Amino acid sequence: MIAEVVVDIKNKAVNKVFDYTVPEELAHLIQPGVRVLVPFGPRTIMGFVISLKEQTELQNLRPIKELIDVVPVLNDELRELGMSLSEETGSTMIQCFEAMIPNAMRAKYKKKLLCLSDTLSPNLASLFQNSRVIDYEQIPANLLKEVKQAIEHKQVELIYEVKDQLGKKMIKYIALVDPKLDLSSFNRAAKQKQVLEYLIAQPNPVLKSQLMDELQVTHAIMKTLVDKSVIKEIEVEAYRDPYADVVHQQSKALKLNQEQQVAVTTVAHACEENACDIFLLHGITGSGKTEVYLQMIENVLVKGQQAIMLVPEIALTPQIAGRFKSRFQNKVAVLHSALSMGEKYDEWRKILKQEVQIVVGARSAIFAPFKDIGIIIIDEEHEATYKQEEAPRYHAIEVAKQRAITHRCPVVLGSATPSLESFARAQKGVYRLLTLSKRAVSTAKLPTVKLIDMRQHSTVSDQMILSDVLQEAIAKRLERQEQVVLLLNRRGYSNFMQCRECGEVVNCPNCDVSLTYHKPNQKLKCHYCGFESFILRRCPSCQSEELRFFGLGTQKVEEYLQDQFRGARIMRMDVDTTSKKGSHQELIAAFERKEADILIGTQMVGKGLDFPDVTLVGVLAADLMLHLSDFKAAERTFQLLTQVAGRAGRHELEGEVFIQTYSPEHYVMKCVVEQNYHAFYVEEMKMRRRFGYPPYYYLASVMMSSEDYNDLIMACDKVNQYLRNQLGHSCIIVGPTMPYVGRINQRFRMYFMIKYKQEPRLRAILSQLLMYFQEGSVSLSLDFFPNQFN
DNA sequence: AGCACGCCGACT
DNA sequence: GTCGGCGTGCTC
Repeated sequence: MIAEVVVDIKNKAVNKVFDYTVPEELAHLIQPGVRVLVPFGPRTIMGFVISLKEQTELQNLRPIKELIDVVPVLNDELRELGMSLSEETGSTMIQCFEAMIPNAMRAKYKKKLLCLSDTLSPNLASLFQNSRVIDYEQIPANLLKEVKQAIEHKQVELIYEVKDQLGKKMIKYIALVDPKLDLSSFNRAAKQKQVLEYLIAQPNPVLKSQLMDELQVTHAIMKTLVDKSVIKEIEVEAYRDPYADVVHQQSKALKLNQEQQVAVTTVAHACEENACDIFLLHGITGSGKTEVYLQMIENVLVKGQQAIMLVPEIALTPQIAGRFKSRFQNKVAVLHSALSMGEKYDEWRKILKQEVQIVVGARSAIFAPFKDIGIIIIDEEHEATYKQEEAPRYHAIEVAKQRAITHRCPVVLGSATPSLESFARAQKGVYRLLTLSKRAVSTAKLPTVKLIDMRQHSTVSDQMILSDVLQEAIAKRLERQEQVVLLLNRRGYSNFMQCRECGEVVNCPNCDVSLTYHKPNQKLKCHYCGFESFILRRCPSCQSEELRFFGLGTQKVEEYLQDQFRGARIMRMDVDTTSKKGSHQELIAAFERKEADILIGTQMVGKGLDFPDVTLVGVLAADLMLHLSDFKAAERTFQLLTQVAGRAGRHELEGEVFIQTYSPEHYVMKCVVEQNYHAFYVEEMKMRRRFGYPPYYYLASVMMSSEDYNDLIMACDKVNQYLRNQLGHSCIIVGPTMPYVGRINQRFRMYFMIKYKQEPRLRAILSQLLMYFQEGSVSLSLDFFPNQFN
């Protein structure tokens, strides 16, 4: 038997299927979809078996070394999906397969040196000391020559170790070897006797940790008893359950209003008919979309099918995941970035074994290995996090559509502010539109939104942080003991260092961006390459000591507010305060318990949170991302402002929203005030048509980078000619253009943007480019769903 | 990717 | 004459 294997090397040159013979002892165990260890050149690496066959034209096949899995980790559907994803995104097959499995299962490789002979030269002998194996990296450079000779003389051997990053978690139980144990020989060992007496009293195996805890015994005692073969350890595979100690009160289906009911029954019909329809659920903020999702899923579960529910990110996962757990209890697996690698792995295994019926998770949960999906729901479908910005550059919505076709089930895209592409498709009838126009809490009204023209209003101090209007409004809430949410648009708000004498800004040595000040560790950091440096005392260009911080971070705003509102309790939600695991959830819970009056934060505060006592939302500088040269800038601003405005007055108390802006006459601002998605849609569509952007054109981008600027420019020239020769005349080719950050990690960057309506040969033409740039200093990457050009 | 192989210049 | 630099090509 012969296995076709995709090897674990992320390189275009080996992006193909390799044949291996299956040794007899593995023949009955091997199946497509399992991971194996195979010899590859001089190394041993991991690979995925994608199919089995009897014949091959190749000679001299090498045998598979080892099986990693007994149960396939990729079923037939996912293997096929991975192959088509590879073609569609221009990524390697292995990258696509890796995107489908938890990080914990990615192989790690280690090179080691094994000692074969007892008569080594003194230099080498000193390396090994008393072990037979050492890490290859430990070998000092001056001995490498000698090692190489020793390898040739078979005195030592290079071995390539492959490891899973993480194993299954095992829990240890303790039991007596012989339940009718005679204790008389333990009279002189009081502690040991105590343990044995405890075990005799218990008919079943006892948790080791619990026993040790209760009897206050140490590992030494347990080990002696194990060594004496009086007791035995039983290891049981266990899940790391992040929600183990959280009790989820069982919740029942809420009564739906008429629009909600229509949405649920329409989708239920589609499920019934196995129609792979795509629904756009356009529901205003607070219209009870989550309850609608819950009931749609309930309908699918009744049929014995499974459901995938995507949510944008950690931001709303604690609250949303909580609601799903409450309704469906242990039928839910949760997959989001705040979980540890082990926890994600365990949640994923529950899905693989079909022990759960629902997965709630971020982007990658779209690959959940369910066998019978009844519905796929994508909440906040406009969010950019559904697009992966590294290879494979896939869009979760597109993957969802593909899976929906194989499973013959509907997809539901939900949002208060759908992406223009989605809404346009709904208008054309490609998607089926469902609308929720009323707030779920029937007495709740949409908040009133007011713009504050920062050019006319005086600010409280010269720092231009708070206008007097917003200042007053906050004071009023503090008096009434209601809560306030303040949004600080992060972009353009980072703290950078600038010289007051010569104007020089402290930049990253590897990238074309300024370094950002991080207060917690008193360092300057680059967001692109991770470079860190201590705070400079002198200007690197003119040596002046007049280096000062500029910009306005959340910390600075917090300090400022604290100063303005003495005694107010202020909470800050940003990367610094939420990076620790679980801290995000804690912050939200604390604010919900009213442990703070004001919550200030970046984008995260805009997403899906629901606090009954928030009656004021303030946006400190709304226009910062409005004027970025990005075709989605207006759309994103509208979405963010509408979403954050939706945080106010979701329940009995009426809400008010103040938006501080320098461009109140912009159509985005007007539409936010009126809370009129439709008006925004119409205006923005005009712009998209005029400038030739989606949904009128599809986009693809070709990003090129090189350490050598000249190579890059020459390559750009070639690519430019090639594209213009190959692509049809209806295509618009823009570029080469320098991206917003022209250099990252010592590499210069340039990109082309291709706007097209119909270009069947596009993928073939562009993958030709990929082949051409396989080698050489210039690297090239494709993106078929580009939405950022930084 | 990572390794061997081979070609060339520099130094014992 | 040998060592080590890096460009090239291959891995079932």
